[in-house]
Amino acid sequence: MKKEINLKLVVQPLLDWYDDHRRILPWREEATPYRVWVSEIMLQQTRVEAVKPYFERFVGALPTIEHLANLNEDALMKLWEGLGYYNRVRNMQKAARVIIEKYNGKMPGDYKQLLELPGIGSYTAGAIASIAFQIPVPAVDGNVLRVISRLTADESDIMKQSVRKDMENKLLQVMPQKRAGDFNQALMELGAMVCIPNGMAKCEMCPWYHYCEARKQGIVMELPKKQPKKKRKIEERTVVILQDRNKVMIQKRPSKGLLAGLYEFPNFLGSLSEEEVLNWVKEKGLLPIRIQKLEDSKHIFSHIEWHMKGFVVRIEEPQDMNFKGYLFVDPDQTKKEYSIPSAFAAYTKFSKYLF
DNA sequence: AAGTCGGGGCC
DNA sequence: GGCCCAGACTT
Repeated sequence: MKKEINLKLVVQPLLDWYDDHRRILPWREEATPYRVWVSEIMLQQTRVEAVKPYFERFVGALPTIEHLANLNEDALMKLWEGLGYYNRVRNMQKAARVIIEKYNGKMPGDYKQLLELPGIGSYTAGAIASIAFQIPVPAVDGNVLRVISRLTADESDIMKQSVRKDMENKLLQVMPQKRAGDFNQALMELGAMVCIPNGMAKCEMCPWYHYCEARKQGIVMELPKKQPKKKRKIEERTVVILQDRNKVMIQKRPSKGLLAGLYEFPNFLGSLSEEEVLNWVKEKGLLPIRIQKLEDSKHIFSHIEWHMKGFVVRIEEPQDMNFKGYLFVDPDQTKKEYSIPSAFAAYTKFSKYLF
């Protein structure tokens, strides 16, 4: 049963707890607008521990917004390789170019202007505004939704945008004017470390132990409520590692859709036979020497599953390397220059040394 | 409001 | 095997 709680009462206990328990994070100790921005984009649907190494490498390679705006696509995707949700970094570069053009290269310190930039929604705009510019606006992410719905024993479906709006409005009323960024980070820190997303909530460690309505009602683990999601669709695919003496064939994926703009080994929808693969190779005007079956593998995306079978095909050195849309590359070069998604990890290792 | 978009860690 | 993660964008 939902209960109206005076949120003003819980602000200071949370800030005090945060002062004692906050983690040292690279973007937290040096909270420049650019670093906060990069971290917030990386942290979308991604855990802190996964982000850390990417963050250091990214801001090291691209220390300013201008560096980001000017980087070529392949190098940009290479910096993001393995982090997922690749449109995040494409949008970030679009935004960087807008910032150069429109804001003279400086991140705008205004919630509404931030919100207009590509890839920055209500959460990220609030996070940047409050953390980097000390503007008292909320930043409601999954942690905040969970923590507050438990605090108030609110059984509303947190996936509904009206619920999120409501929470933003209520938090706006109680934002501490001098510590907005800390307050937002404290809410998230509580969600990440105490009122955790999977697993038992550590209520005995919680600064809101005596306030939490869900704990009083014994329904902590029932919250937050969420509509059950539908199951993923399964796709059979056949992956071909096509190699000559020292090079392997890759291709660039389309600029839109799944894994947009990344590189991949040739692959086909459905389960192809050895003959079908060899026919495809010959149609390309290439001469196969050997073919060998590789292990099956599976990769799970958010809304789809690839069930893959693989072949490695050794061919004669091609006379003409100009195949439309295909590249023959040294596997080591691939490692340095071409971003290949984790979905192909099971087969990447066979791009070298097999025969 | 529902679907698209990654990858990985934890239970 | 299913959960969710410092969500945003498109349809």
